Amino acid sequence: MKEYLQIIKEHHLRNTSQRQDIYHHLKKSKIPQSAFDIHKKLKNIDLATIHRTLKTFEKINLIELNNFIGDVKKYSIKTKIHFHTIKCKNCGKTILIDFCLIDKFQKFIYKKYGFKILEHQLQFFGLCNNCKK
Amino acid sequence: MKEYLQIIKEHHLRNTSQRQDIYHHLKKSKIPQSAFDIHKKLKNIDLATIHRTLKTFEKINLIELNNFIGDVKKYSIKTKIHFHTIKCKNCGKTILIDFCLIDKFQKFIYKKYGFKILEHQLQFFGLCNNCKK
DNA sequence: ATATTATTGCAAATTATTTGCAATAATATT
DNA sequence: AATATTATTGCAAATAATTTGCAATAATAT
Repeated sequence: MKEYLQIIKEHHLRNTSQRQDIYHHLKKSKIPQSAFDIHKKLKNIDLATIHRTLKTFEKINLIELNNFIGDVKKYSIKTKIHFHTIKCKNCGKTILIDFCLIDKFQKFIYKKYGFKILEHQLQFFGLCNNCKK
Repeated sequence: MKEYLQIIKEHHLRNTSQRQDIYHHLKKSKIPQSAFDIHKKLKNIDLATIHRTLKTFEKINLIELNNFIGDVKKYSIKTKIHFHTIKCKNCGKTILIDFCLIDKFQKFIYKKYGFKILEHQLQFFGLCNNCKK
C-alpha cells in the first residue's frame, strides 16, 4: 500500500477510491486479471474507468500485461520477483513459476543479434497433474 | 504447397482459392500476420472468411498463433523449426531467433511442478541495433 | 473555504471477431 | 461428363473488447 501511494504521488496522479480498489483487487489476485474480471468484482466502478486505470497503472509501472497469447489483456502487479506461468491446456489451471529461466540468455542474444533485451515473456502450455492421466 | 494440400485433404476440407491464397500469403510472410494484415493484401477475400480460415488452419495445425502479448491475434505457418521473436520497443522491428532456448527446461519443470509441457512461447522485448544508441 | 483541474460515469464510437443465412463453388456420385 | 450434394463463401448483422467525448464530480492546490 505504501508503495502504491508513493508511486501515485511521484507521478502527480490522484489517489481516488477507484484506483485504490482496483490496485487492491490486483494485489490480492493470484492470477492476472482482465478489465472485465475486475469489473465483475468491483461492479460499482465503470468499465471504461477500469480500462483507463489499467493503462495508467501500466504506464507508471505498477502493473504489467500478463495474459496468454490470444487471450484478452490481463494484468498483474509488477513485482520485483520475476515469474512465468504454466497453463493447463485441458482444465485451464494456471500456476506461477517463481524464478526466471531466461536471464542467462540475454548476453548471448545481445552478441548474436545486437538486440538489448529489456523484457521477456515466457509462457508454457501443458497438462497439469490431474489432466495428464 | 504439397504439404498444404495433403493436410487439407487429410481433414476432408475443400481446397478453395481463398484458402490457397491465404496459405500462400502466410507462407511468404516473414512476420506473423493478423486477419486484417491479410485482408489488406488480399482485398477480394472477405474479412469473415479470413477469420474462419485462420481458425480452421490453426485447428489442423497448419499455422499457429504468434503475436506479442496485448497485440491482436497474429498467425504464422507452423514449421518444424521452432523459433522465438524479439521486438524492438522503440521502432517495432521484429526478428526471429531460429533455435530454441527452452527445451532443456521441460524435464525440470515436470519434476518440480508436475506439469507436462506441450508448448511454450517466448517473447523478448528490447532495443535493436539502431534504437539502442 | 474556495478554486483548479484530474478523474469519473455515461453514452456513443471504434476495432476485432463471430454468426446466420442464402448464394456459390468444390467434390462426390451417377 | 453431367448432376447432386454439401462445405465454404460473402454479406450483413451481432457480439466482445476497448476507446473516446463530455459534463458532473471529487481530489488536491491555493
